[in-house]
Amino acid sequence: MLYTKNKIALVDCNSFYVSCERLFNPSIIKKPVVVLSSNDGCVISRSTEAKALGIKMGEPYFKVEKIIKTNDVKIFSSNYSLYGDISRRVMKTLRQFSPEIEIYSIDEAFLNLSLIKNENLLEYGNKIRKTVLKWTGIPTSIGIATTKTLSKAANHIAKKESSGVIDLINSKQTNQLLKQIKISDVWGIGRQLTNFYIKNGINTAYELKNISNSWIKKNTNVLGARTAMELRGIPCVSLEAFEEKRKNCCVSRSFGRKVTKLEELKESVTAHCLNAAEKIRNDNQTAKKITVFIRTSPFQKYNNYYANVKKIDLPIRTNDSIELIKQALIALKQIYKKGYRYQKAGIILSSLKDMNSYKKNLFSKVSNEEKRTKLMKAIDYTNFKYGRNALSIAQAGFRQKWNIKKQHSSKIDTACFDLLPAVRSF
DNA sequence: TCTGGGGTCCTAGGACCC
DNA sequence: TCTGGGGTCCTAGGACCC
Repeated sequence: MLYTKNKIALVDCNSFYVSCERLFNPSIIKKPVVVLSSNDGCVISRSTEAKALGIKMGEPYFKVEKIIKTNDVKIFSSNYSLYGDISRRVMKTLRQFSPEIEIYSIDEAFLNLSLIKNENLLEYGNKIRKTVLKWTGIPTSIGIATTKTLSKAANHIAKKESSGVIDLINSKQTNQLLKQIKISDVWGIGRQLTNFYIKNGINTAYELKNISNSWIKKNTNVLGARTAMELRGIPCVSLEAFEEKRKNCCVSRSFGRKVTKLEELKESVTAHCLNAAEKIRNDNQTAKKITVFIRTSPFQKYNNYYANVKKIDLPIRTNDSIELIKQALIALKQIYKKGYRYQKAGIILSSLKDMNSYKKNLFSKVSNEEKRTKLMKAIDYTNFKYGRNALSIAQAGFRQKWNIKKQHSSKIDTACFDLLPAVRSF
């Protein structure tokens, strides 16, 4: 058969954050490199060389510190504005290759390749890789198949074998490849399902593919059944080319050191509210609910663990920073308990809706509503122009002693002219 | 000593209605 | 004493994703 209806490519950037750092720092090419999460807590991106040293994804830094030091592994604190910027360039490049693309995460996208002839798919995949590398400097891997789950699986193999592109549509070895994929590596199968499947003797993607659907439905849920169907080549998860607005907005951070005082928790919750409110204003949304949560470290077994959340239904739908902060601080006061060493605080704005569907509340308690809206616009504009937090409010704290650790930043900011690396001619 | 952050979807169970 | 049955909507918590 020459023509297949459903052809999906998953393009995934290789070691994305590491690759971004390498763009501006050629000296770390072909060297072991890792990027650390916020607070320099965990390893969240590894170069091939770092993987080969046995450094695992998500592992806390202090556990791999020894390997890192003895092998001279280069480390970077994460720089999300840089990664976001490079990501946009990659996605823009990918758009040239398909009328329909779903940006699935910061470093991957599904492309609809249904218009490409079967016999040309592999070549097309290679062309995509070459172009992205040439235009953005980012290496990618591509999996092509008839369903999203299969394209994920193909991508997994492509990455492992560093062959670049795996096309399952023309392959006669699909089953052979699925046998190589551990059940835990199948898209949609996490820790719980992995345990369950292994207990029942299902260890690979191939074995899951061949289990009866009724058994899966009975013992898991619709999602479990969907995954198995997709492995059989029956599309159950469609390509979502239209980007929906977010339904919740969460901002949270671990502290750079443990925090005990209510005053400091207030500062961080205030700062998180400012960030979250700016985000939803940017999307033209308003919130109807706000949740505040605080917790001590779940890893310190000998200290009392305490975690609590408080959700408040706002009197009126809003995206006004000051109103949101007011409510958040009320919630915080209710859950704060003295005598604990807090590790993290955060807020969630939920029941988000578009501004357009916003109706004025007759009993609105926010006075000077229009003035406030103008104030928020002025703050957003100033922060956009002069850098984040150019304007803040006093409650967010000026010193922010609790703020995060970031000791290994590359300090590259593609959005800030002064921080761009200089090219000199001699 | 030191363990990220931001999302989505599904499901069971409660509240409520007639 | 004995107290239905069926429907909707909402929410908290779990599982999963990157």
